[in-house]
Amino acid sequence: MATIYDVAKRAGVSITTVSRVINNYPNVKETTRQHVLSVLKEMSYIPNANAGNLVRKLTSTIAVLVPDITNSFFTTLVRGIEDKANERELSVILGNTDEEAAKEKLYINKFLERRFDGLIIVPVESRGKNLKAVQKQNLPLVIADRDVEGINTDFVSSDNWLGAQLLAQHLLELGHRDIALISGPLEISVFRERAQGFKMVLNDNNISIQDELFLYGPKPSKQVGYELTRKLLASDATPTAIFAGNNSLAIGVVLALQQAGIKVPRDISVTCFDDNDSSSTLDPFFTSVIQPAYMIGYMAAELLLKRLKNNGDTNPTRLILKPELITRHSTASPASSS
Amino acid sequence: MATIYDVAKRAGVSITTVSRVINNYPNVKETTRQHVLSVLKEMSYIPNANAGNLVRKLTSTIAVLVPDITNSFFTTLVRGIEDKANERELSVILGNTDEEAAKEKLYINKFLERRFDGLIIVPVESRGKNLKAVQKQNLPLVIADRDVEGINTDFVSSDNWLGAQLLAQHLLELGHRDIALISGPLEISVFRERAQGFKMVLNDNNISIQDELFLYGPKPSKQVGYELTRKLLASDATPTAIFAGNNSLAIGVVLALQQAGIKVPRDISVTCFDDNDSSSTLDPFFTSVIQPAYMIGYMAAELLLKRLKNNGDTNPTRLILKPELITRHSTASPASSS
DNA sequence: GTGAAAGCGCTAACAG
DNA sequence: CTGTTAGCGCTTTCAC
Repeated sequence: MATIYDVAKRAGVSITTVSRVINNYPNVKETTRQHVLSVLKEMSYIPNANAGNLVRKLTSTIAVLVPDITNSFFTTLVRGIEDKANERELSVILGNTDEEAAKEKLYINKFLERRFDGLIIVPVESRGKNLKAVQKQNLPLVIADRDVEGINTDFVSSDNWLGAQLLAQHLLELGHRDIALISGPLEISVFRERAQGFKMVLNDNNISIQDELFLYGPKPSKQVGYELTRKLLASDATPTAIFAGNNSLAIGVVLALQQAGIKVPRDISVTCFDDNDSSSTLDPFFTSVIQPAYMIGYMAAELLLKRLKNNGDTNPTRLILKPELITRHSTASPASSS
Repeated sequence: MATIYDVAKRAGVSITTVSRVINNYPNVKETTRQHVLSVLKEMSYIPNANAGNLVRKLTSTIAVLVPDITNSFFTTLVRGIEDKANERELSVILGNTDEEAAKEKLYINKFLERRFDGLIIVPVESRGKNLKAVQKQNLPLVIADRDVEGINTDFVSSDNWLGAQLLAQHLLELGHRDIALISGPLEISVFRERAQGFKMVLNDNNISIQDELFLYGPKPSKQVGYELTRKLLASDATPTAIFAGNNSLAIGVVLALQQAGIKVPRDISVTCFDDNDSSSTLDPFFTSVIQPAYMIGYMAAELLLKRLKNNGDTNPTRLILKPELITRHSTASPASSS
């Protein structure tokens, strides 16, 4: 592959001049520029980013790490990040941690080695071990969606308590009293907060908490939603509604119900957080609390950019956006309440 | 961030020795090694990959480009690549082209600049313009799934003609004669081949081809599947079955049918290529031709690795794997055939 | 076993 | 406007 030296020699100028042309510096005579440009093209020159990054000490790219690349909540969030980053000519590089702390650690290490300019992460490892390593290297860091205690940095999320409360109130208003919770692990902040908001509403309405109705799995996935629902159905609990911790869990829930011959919402109502994907734009089904995924990503990128500009020394900002309840076709009054 | 010089100074050795320890070279006295190791840890040293890549002229990472990161066919394929790559300690970096040639071009450029060791791509731009640029730089290249004429390199896919024929035969055996095709663009090899295989079977069975039953959209997406199906329903064609070009299109097809009050498979049968996602493991619905997505990725990585080892000078290999017809619940005999 | 020195391809002062 | 020079942080001969 051609280097800047090859180009310089062929064009009969110094490498500095070539560099100036490549980087669009103004102080080059127009004829020289045109000539160099043509040689550049002729030789199919492609700059070596490793060399450039090394001397510049900047890579012009930020890294993004999300737990589940197949979940539209996260892909939408990433798109928000990309759009903001592209406004400033920054590339974004994406990693999928698969809800596994070990993968998260590996990715973080790779990112550190490559000296990316910053990291936006929806964390998996909730005790902050992985993120401490990031901060130790002074890599500008923004956390999105899931809070991690002990890590003091910019944070963007939505109001999970409020969202859970909206969902719970909606179900109560429909007449439900026995509501099950199918949730991800309580170590992850959003599931903890949603469970808390939910129980708070039950308490406020003097509805006794039945522990056997609250099921927590290791991951917020379809698979787990399915398994937990099977377990719920096998128990002698008799919920008239199910509150799923997120969109993926909700799909698992509905599949398990379908398989058991239980109709939604006729026999049981189902609600959840977040939309499922573009198909739901066409055939919206779930009554759910929609978080502003795109905006969370967009704002996270904005905070990171600000941090990059100020050389890192900004006070940590916490941004909590408002979610919104969208009532659709997966909820109805309980059959027995009539 | 600590450099190798900082570590060397603190440890009282030369940078060469530090480098040897970092890279696990054998010729270092054990006590020296231990000492350097402890200093490395103490200083939280993280090697600068840009510097390393620059001198090594290798990055130990391969790039992967797929058209739709939300489609489980591609995520499964990518997992196959990752597994094979990880066997050889290679990282993989993933890009999502969103079925857009322009994005593909941007990604390819970034990858070239970063001097990755190789590229595995499911191409979008079907005239080979983007890939020519790759070959001009001598970047080891493997094409997966979609063929691109004019680009002579390793290629792994599955037998799309055969798959389409299996699907068509299945429908014919059920008694269908008026079968619609909802497809992605013919510029993309797999859709071209599937359409050909399908029509071939119709011809072989003396079924006249009704052009109004064949609809091609710009992208193989849910959205497009939905829109084409609406168009089909609005026309005066009366198919008893629909052959969707891939899994995403199929979802759009079913949504449009649902919305029109048409039941699958009672009123109309639907088949497609590929599975939809993990949810279909729980509740398999579509009768479809399943391509060995994981194996396609795995073999693609294997070919790339071979090419890397042999310094690029291997003869191009073409690997066409067998797909499999899985009969499930979206197909039945036409109502009118009774 | 260990170190000195050259150089990967590029940018950024500094001169002119 | 243009060129010379000194690194960026690391690996890799080549000596000792």
